[in-house]
Order: sequence, then structure tokens, then C-alpha cells
Amino acid sequence: MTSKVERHADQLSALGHPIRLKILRYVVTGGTEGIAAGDIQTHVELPASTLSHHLKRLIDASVVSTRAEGTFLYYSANYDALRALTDYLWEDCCKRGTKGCC
Amino acid sequence: MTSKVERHADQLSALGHPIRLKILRYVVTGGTEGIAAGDIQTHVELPASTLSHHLKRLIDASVVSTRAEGTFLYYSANYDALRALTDYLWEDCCKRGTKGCC
DNA sequence: AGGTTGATTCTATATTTTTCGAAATAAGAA
DNA sequence: TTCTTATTTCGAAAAATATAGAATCAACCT
Repeated sequence: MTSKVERHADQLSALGHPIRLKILRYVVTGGTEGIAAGDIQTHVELPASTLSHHLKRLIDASVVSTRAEGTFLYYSANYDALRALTDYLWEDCCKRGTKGCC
Repeated sequence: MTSKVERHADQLSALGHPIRLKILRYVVTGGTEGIAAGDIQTHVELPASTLSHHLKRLIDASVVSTRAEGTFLYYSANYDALRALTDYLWEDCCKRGTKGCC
């Protein structure tokens, strides 16, 4: 089993690429319904294979999920995972601290 | 000038490594006063040169700042930058969305 | 069945990242 | 000034990531 730090680092790393970050921010606009891969492709203007690679990375890190509908694949954000991720950064804030920060 | 996406992707990428994430979470416990590099080193148990490389990466992405005091270098989190970063992910949430999510 | 469309996998190459020993710098103590 | 301590920079090798053309797969339409 991979540790908590490792899983979260992997998620941050997945988001740590200009294109994937752009993808996530676009996907996030689609709510729980999601956005089709083709729609994403016209948004980011990338060869399908490259895009697919990036989407897979986001899926593997489970920051987005996918749902098939006929030939289409709809991608949507994993809102819970994202929230947990951002919370994780602040978890121990000021435990030893001296001045206000969080 | 690098774009907003690029700067934020760089910050996420900086945090997207198990060791650097561990470092940040440790640094965050130190409040605005910060934590000395040597202290961080005993926490992560890494050769000084490797640690230094990782710290530089965090500095370059400006998720942490540094302050010299004699021979010591104190590292502290850039709380504002971190907050801006996490906010950025949700910025356009549900703009086209149909169901509740954010 | 045959053709088209939406999307992923295969494969290969180019680039970036990670790691750490050794050398360098710089402050403080003896 | 010499020695130690705190930390960074240099340099070089190993590992991971990014990119995209070509091949593939699956669903839909006629």
C-alpha cells in the first residue's frame, strides 16, 4: 500500500503540469455530469494521443473520474479527493508555530 | 512572463513529490518563524545536497521563503501563495455545470 | 457488412527530474 | 587564523515524464 503522502504527492504531481491543470480547471466547470474527451480536446488543442496520456495520468491519480456513454467518455472532477488534497497541506499548520499564519 | 496556469502548475509540481510534500508539511508546522534546514534534514533523513535541491525547488516555485540568521537558514511556508494556489483549482467550478459539486 | 467517428494503446524519441558524492562558501568558535 | 558546523553548488549518471505518429478498438449509422 502506498502511503498518504505518496498518494497526495502523486495527485499534486498530476496537477503539476500546465496542460493537465488547464484540463482539470475545464473539467471542473462541467460539474458532476462531466465533459467529453473530444470537448476537452478542442479546448486544449492537442493531438488525441497526447491528451489521452494526460487524462490517464489524472485518472490514475484519481483527481478525475470517467463515465462512458456510447462512444463518448465523460470526464468529471473528483471533488472529494480535491478537497481532501488541499486540506492535507494545512493539516498540521502552526503545531509548533509561534506567530499567526493559518 | 509566465502565465498564471504555468506558475500554478509549477507550484503544484513542486509539491508533487513525496519528499517535498513532507518538507512542506513540516515547514508549515513552524509558522512564520520557520524551521532551519538542519532541522528539516533530520526530519527527512536525506543527504544535505539532495535536501538542498528539493528546498531550492520549493523556493523557485515560491511556496516557501527563506530567511538567514547567522549560519542558519530558516524556511517558512508562503501561506498566501498556498491559499491562492488551492483557490485556483476551484475558481470556475460549475460554471457550465448542472448538478451540485462545490 | 462497410465506413465513419470518438477515443485509447503501442512504440519510440527527446527532455526533465532525481539523486548524491565531492567541492565550495560562509559564519562562528577556539 | 585554523577548525568545525551549516548549507549550497557542481557534475554526472539513472530514472521518470512528455510528446505524438501509427495502429487499434468499439459504437454508431447507412
